[in-house]
Amino acid sequence: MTKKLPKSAISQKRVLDAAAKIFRDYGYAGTTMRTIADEANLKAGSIYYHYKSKDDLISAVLDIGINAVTDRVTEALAALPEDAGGRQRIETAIVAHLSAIIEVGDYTLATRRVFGQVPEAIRAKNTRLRDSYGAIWQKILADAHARGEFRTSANLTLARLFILGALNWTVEWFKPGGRSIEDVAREFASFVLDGLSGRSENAAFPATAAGAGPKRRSARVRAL
Amino acid sequence: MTKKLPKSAISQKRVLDAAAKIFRDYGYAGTTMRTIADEANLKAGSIYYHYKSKDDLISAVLDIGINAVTDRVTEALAALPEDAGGRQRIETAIVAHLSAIIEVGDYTLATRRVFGQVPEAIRAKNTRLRDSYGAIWQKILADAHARGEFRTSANLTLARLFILGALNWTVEWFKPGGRSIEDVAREFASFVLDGLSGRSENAAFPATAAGAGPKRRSARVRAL
DNA sequence: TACATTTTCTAACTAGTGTTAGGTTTTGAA
DNA sequence: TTCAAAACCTAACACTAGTTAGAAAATGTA
Repeated sequence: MTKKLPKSAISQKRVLDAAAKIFRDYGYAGTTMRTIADEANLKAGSIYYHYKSKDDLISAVLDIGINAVTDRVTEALAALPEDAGGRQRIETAIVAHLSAIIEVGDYTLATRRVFGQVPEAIRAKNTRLRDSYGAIWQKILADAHARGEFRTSANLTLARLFILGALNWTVEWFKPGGRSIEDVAREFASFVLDGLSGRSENAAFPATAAGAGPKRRSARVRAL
Repeated sequence: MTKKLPKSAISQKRVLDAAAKIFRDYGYAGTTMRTIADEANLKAGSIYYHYKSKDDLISAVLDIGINAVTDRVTEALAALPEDAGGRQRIETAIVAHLSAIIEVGDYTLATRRVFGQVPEAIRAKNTRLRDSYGAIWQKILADAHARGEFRTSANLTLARLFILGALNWTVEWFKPGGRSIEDVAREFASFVLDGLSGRSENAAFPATAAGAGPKRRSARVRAL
């Protein structure tokens, strides 16, 4: 206990939290240094003691958001047993991702609202972080696919975009107090893996698809 | 052809298109009447002949976006045979939804970027439209579920949020010229219905990459 | 042509923006 | 208590925002 933080760090965090909240509500240009200062119980000029510009502030907010998610997911995956299957890894990643973005919801939402409006240089820097995170997912999916856990025709890049898009949308409607985030996460995982019609309530291994590969495509095509 | 539009309508649309594009790039507060005017080859003051305020403009942009999607999906569903199954309805809705949001991409993206920053009254009005659209999806899902096409444990509200979240994210990464929107839509439908591990090998796109050529759109993807 | 209507422009006003320089208070170690 | 460093504040500067009133141009009809 009694972790001794330097005073400046506390103030910085106060400013940062305020900034995330205000950016989330008013967007990049709509956010005023004076409004942030107000939220942090400061005067506008004082912010410049901690951050040297508005761009500096938004940059910090953006990075915190994606880093929180990356760290959480990385840790959760690392805690998994060596021989964990793709299904388990995906479910774990989904739970971790959702927990993280809900927990730092102000930062996540601020990012969503502000990303397209921020100066190019700042966006570029942050995009590198986001791409690294994307790579983590790509690897999970690729590994599972390599093990034959997915149907062979699955497009992994699309799958990743689909999954992350759906997950990130969650901050828009999730309200604490109701259904727990773990519940939501597990239901999501179920969608991702088995779809709506998927019968496997529990089936860990759909050895059906990949292995035996029935070539009767044309018959199926009409069904759509 | 030669539909005779009143001149004012043409000008209005020019202003509207310009507004959508600028709002999309700079957000609500970041967008200047002068910038919009510039894009529409006008002077700032002239906009006020067509719209009585900036709020009036953004409100119009927001409504157009959601209405385009609602109309397109409604038509596509209506064109289906009476006895179409849930699977077909969902796929149809996905294709229509994706086509629409890509086509009016400026409006859709403007909405995404601006929605949280717009005055409460405007947001409320637009939210009503969005809820109506959500109800369409809820009905599709409920009907399919009632017919026993989904696994019994599926949570339909979550499913809807999941699906629409993933679909709406598409505008962020989809770039015309590569994989066709219909391809993407069908792959999405496949995810939604069968999941990643789902056995149904259909995936149904004629000739995987929209032609033999591995055009390999280097999907400039963003992670989050 | 003439002339009323529609459309656009000009020029300005008020209010609020990010940022800064320099002063004031608070803090904590000696 | 002393006093320098850290943290904060005040007041202002240069600039840009949405909006408006009135003049000017474009348009269409008689």
